[in-house]
Amino acid sequence: MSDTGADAGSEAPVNPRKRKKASRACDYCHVNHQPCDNGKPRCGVCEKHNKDCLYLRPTKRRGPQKGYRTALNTYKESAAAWGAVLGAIPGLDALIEGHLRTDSGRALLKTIKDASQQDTLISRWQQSTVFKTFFPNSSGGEAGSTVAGSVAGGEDAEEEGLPMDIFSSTSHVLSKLASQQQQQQHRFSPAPPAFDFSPTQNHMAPPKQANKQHQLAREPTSLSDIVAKDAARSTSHAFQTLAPLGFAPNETIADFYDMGSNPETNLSNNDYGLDLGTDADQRVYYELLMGRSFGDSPHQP
DNA sequence: TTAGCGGGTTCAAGCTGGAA
DNA sequence: TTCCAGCTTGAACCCGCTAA
Repeated sequence: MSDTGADAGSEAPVNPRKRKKASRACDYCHVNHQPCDNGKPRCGVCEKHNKDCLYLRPTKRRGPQKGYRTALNTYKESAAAWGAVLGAIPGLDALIEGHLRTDSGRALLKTIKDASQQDTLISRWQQSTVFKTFFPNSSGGEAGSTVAGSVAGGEDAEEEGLPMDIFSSTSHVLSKLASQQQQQQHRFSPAPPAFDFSPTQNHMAPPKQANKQHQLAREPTSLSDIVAKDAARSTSHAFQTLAPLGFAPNETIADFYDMGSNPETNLSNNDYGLDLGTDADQRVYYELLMGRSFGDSPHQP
């Protein structure tokens, strides 16, 4: 308890909230939002409440997902490409803006904010002639990485294989598209079937952001949403989440029963002489810890 | 009075690109 | 190749409210 800052008292830190955190709180402290001092054999909180002080909760790696930077570059360059094109083709801005005021345009605006449809739209953008003109060296998914900074900076364009006059080649493509669109103004629509996404197998609610301040700060880019969605997809096997019980958003019953493979788990078991080696035992432990049942599961004792 | 919990703030961990 | 700074996410935990 001495390093949490709560009882530091005489030290009078400049920022009273600045304290040394436990790198990993025990399960009881985690569930109850209490500061854990990692004391042995029991932390202060567990000692006070006469609880077993264990570390069976699975952890998730921190930091950005792999490929984040690549995706960020792609995003930046795509945005730069839009700026370049709008500046290079007079009237295009007004043309697009006019379309966005139509019913189908408003539908499009809703579509681009729909996380479930963004992947497809991004893919469509990366498959487009415009995109391939801008990023000729790209293979699609990692499009921007091969031309990092070239659109915004302009100096490396030739070295990277971009045509020197990227605006002229692109404007020819876009002009063609624009005239086609003008001709089809009334017919043009996102054509709901074009966004006909089959229901996903992901039954989980969107991950709850632990830090809404961060989320708000990132919203304009929505890039991290894209990356986070990839991560969420990887856990689509989950049918039940422990989030309401204080576990991480993507933690599932399946993860819960996998805790036995966590080295720290085994260490803790040894440390405290508890035998939680079986799924049933772990289940009972957590139900006792949190004072509630997890409901149906294939591991029901 | 105390436990439980939601929301917000703060810090630690990890990825990446660039410099040395 | 190594180190470091910048950036992001995950997690710890503070604060305040509510219910028992």
